[in-house]
Amino acid sequence: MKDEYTIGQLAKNSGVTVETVRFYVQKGLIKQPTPKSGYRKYSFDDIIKIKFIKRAQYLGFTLNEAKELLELRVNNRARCGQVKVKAEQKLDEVEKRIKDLNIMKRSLKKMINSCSNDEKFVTECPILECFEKDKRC
Amino acid sequence: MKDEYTIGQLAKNSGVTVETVRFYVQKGLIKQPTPKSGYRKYSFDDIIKIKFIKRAQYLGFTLNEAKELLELRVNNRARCGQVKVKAEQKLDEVEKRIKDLNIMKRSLKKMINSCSNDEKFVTECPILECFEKDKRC
DNA sequence: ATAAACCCTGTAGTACACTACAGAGTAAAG
DNA sequence: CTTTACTCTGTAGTGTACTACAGGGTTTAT
Repeated sequence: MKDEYTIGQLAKNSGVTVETVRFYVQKGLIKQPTPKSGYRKYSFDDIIKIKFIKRAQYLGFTLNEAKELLELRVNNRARCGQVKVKAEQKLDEVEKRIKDLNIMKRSLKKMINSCSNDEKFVTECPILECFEKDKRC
Repeated sequence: MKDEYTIGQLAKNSGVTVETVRFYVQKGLIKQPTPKSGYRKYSFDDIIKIKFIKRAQYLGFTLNEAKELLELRVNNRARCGQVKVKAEQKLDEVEKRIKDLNIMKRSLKKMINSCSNDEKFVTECPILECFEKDKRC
């Protein structure tokens, strides 16, 4: 577990491209290391950081939100409660989206089932009505 | 329920801005009406369409996907079978999206629960560890 | 009749999250 | 020692979904 990664090694180890690393550096998510030789050397912690960012994005956080979380992580005066509040906000968003998608799913299923006769015209298909009228199909 | 809306009235009635309507027209989601007088007049169906688009977007579909769905709706020469195929594709997408969101939901919930003491410092907060270690907390 | 409010076309700018070079320098392998 | 692979800085382009004008014309209310 060395601590001297070129940008390419960092990229490879954290599962992103070199360009993405540069992008994160530019956005201030990763600190730009000062080059001792010709190339800049990144640390193992930078791998951790990028994986953190990727996971945060997967969990529905934006890059800026990921940056905020990283700053909380780095700033150890921050309290657990602050992180919790952010997570709870995201949970609300996620739950709302799931609810709506389930409505959509039911609508689509109902349409597929009602669409037994392939020769029927679209106007007789119920899905788009469900969509339009905002009703619980 | 008149059928002669100026762009401003259309925008107001469908809950978007005038610029957004123009954007949808430009993108081909709304048909550009030919002006009888000086101003173009939109129909009640355009209100329905914009609400349809907004609902589709809210449910996680892109503008292009919304356009596809609208095209199915509008083209009544399309047969039920064609719509069915698209609906089945969308259903797969919706189910995948729900699955991913449920994973997110579970992760976020476990994170929140593990963060019982708000006064703990971030370094002691398990939320960020969950993030970092890529484990199913 | 005139002023405010609205509409027209067209172009440019914004935010997000990258992605793709160009042109030059550096490091490592054979 | 030369070739290949990698790195550097910097700028520009992509796609999505708007948002903001500029510089006109039109409608409506008073």
